[in-house]
Amino acid sequence: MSATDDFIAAKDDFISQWGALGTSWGISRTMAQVHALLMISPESISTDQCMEELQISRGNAHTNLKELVGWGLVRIVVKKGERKEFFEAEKDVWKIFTIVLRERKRREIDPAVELLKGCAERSKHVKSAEGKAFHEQMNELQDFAVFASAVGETISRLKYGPAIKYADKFLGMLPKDKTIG
Amino acid sequence: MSATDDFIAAKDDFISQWGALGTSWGISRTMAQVHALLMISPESISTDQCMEELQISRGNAHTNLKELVGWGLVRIVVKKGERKEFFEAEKDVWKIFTIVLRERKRREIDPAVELLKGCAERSKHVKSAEGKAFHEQMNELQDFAVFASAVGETISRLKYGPAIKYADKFLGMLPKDKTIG
DNA sequence: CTCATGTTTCAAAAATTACTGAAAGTATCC
DNA sequence: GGATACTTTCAGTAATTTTTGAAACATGAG
Repeated sequence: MSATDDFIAAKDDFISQWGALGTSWGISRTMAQVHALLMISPESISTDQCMEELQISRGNAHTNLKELVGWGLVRIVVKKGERKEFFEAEKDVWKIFTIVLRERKRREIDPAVELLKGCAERSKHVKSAEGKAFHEQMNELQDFAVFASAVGETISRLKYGPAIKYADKFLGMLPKDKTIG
Repeated sequence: MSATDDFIAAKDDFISQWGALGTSWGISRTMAQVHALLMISPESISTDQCMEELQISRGNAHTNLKELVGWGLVRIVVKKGERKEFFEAEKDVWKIFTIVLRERKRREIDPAVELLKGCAERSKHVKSAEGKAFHEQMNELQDFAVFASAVGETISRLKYGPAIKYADKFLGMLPKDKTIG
């Protein structure tokens, strides 16, 4: 088997397995596959190419491409002389990470903070032992969620360089000698 | 409306909305609700109490309680004189966080590292420009995933105190004057 | 051993989520 | 304007995930 065959197999594997992983990240299989396809495409691709490569319908391709644009993980590119839209993915790994981090914070942490705040507030004046325990637990969860949200926010604003420096300095770790971002 | 009414409403709200949030965290609504219920229960509860409070079937209650035990978020308690099992949740917020962090790393990052490693390996000897770009991208993603995995691992081993100290020192933030964990 | 109490499993049903394909909508060109 | 090229929406369908309820399985007491 040639190196090229291996490469083609690896490419297909990457797309299909990245899709499978997507489901454990809370996004749909197809959205993750579209993202995978775009991340490894040297050229920007059209909706039709996306449909073709992944064997999916136009509606599906369209929805997922636009959702990725909504996340900020994919940009629309207009080519001169062409009427259709082309799409290209953000390829910088640190940027991808910060985008995903910010989005997950927004979807997963911020609503929890709101909920906890409300629950803490409404149990503030309760006298029973059970009530006090509830209020206390809501406060602890809220404090943590607020803290996590702030940490996420700060990290997501960091450039790759400073981030890696912090990680190295305080956790004593660095990915070999490589530049990641 | 009395403080007690507010408290009851807040409790119900917490359980139902924590459940809804659960779906955006990649766990089922019911598992999150069971977790919510246990987190705010001063006493350990039985499968039957769980079924009763959440109005769910025995199979469902059982499966989710055991899954939470599997995560390490819930412990089985045996009461003397009682034949049935009771369940109680870990209430320490930092411990909950480290458990969830470790589990998510295991499910969401580690499999990605494996995939990326394989794809990088199989595209190592490819000569084409497209192939080199693919190989390069796999390497960058892999380096980042390995790095993230290591950071997650390190944080999950930290006690609350040191963690908060790091966060404070390097990101300049602390949740007011509170102890969280 | 047998009954009573509790736990576990699992096939079928229900609920949720994702996908298709075609029709409607927009924009550009001639 | 009309024709063409492309984008967007969405009702219906398909796939997946979750839940039920009942049967099978355990365990301890008498």
